[in-house]
Amino acid sequence: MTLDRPAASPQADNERAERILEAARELLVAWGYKRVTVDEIARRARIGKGTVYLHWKTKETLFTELLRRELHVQLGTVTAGIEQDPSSALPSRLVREVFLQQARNPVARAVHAGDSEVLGALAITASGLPVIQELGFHTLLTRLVDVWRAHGLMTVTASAADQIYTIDAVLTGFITGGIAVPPGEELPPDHRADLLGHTIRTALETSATPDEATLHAAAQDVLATLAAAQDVLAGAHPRSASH
Amino acid sequence: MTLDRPAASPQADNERAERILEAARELLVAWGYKRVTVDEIARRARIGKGTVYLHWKTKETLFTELLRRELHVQLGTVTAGIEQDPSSALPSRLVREVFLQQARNPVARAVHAGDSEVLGALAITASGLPVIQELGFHTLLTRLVDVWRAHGLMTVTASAADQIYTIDAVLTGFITGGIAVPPGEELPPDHRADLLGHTIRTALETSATPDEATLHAAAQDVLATLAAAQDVLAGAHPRSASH
DNA sequence: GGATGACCAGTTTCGATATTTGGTCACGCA
DNA sequence: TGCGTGACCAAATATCGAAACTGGTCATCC
Repeated sequence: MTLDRPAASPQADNERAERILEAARELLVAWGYKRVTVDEIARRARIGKGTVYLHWKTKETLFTELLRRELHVQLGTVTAGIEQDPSSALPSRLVREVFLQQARNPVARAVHAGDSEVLGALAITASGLPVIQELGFHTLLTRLVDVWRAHGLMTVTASAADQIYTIDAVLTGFITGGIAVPPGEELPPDHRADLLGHTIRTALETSATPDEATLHAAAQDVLATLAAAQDVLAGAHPRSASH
Repeated sequence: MTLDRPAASPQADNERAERILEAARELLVAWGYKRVTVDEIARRARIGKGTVYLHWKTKETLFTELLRRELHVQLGTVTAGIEQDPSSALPSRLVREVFLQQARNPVARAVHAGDSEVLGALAITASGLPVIQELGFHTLLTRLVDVWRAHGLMTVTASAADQIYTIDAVLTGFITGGIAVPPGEELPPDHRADLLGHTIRTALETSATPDEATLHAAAQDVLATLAAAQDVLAGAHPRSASH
């Protein structure tokens, strides 16, 4: 049943992996991890099922990479925003951006919300931690808080641990959207993002507006921290890495 | 199998209802709504099963009243705090207190968190709303924000709706505790309550410290609002109300 | 006449069976 | 010769009728 046979060149191989990931992504959003079958992924990618296993050892590693990439892209967008405007590196602005990403991207939302309806068994990793933590989000947040404090963008009256916890809790609350929100009265995502930004800013940032130089220096460090996090996230496939 | 027969006086009747509710409460916390049987409740309250139905029409109404009472008691504690110290009526202080209540009381926590593991079918009411909303929490919050704004304890630069949403989201986030918190590093409830209070204060309260008179007047209105909410919550049993 | 537990209908649980699905690998095609 | 494939297998999951349980009632008894 082989109608077309693309050359097995490295780039064709790579393009095929992308097709598989894209098919997996569509199905994940539409059906949720549990309902998605490897057969269906293969069908959508117009390849045989065995070929999927040429790229990933298991269904789980395939989807884990998908989530990793999603976070990677998200951090890339945040990076781009800071490169265009250094003030985007401010705590409130960065958290705001993460929220917006999550609001616009169903996979990112599932990861941040730990939505087991979508993520299924992936919601909690083998080590008993939520995916978002396994993906290094907490580590990244810790490093960012250090940078922000070092550059005087955040108060140092509270401990770093307290500030990390605060950001985490507030962001989670805004993502969850609160329990008692009456239906039909939801605020638009952009507006909610503004409220989140305002909350983070007043709770954690220093009141004085930072001068240009400080902001620029801080932005550089934030960019470096994001790049480092992206590197970790970029870890190669378990399979194609070996050859 | 009737060994003792207490007189069927009104107060004995009332005391019996309390015993049933207490038994139901213990079982709810230990087993969750779904696993609790009316038989077991009756056994713990040392009465026959039919007697439970002399007090409540269904298992559901029994537990609904239990949750109503829990909220009622919680508001009572908040009220007592304000009566002792008017500054407890400040937004940050009041929200802080609600958080602490919830942290200390498993039933309150389940209600605030919408924990279906504990609440089972009760988590979402017939009207499709979470219990916490059915119990009027959102209405109460709306009224409180109005009072706070009227007395100048809260900024009026943002809309009331935005402030309600912010309180709701932040409180929910702190209750949920954030997704990415590494195990073993949880902060103690009192400390988390302080961080929550700080967040609410900086995000929503006016910066100037209110004078004694303003605070006192506001506290009176807050107390009235709480009392009104308690009245709604105090609605009599479906059964014993009729005779 | 208030309290009770045997009783009933509707629901949940159970478990044996049938189906599906993740993962492998011998084969075929280029 | 080796990449790609789909038939194949064991394990997981869905199915479905039977058995057990539970919410709610009410005839009976104190």
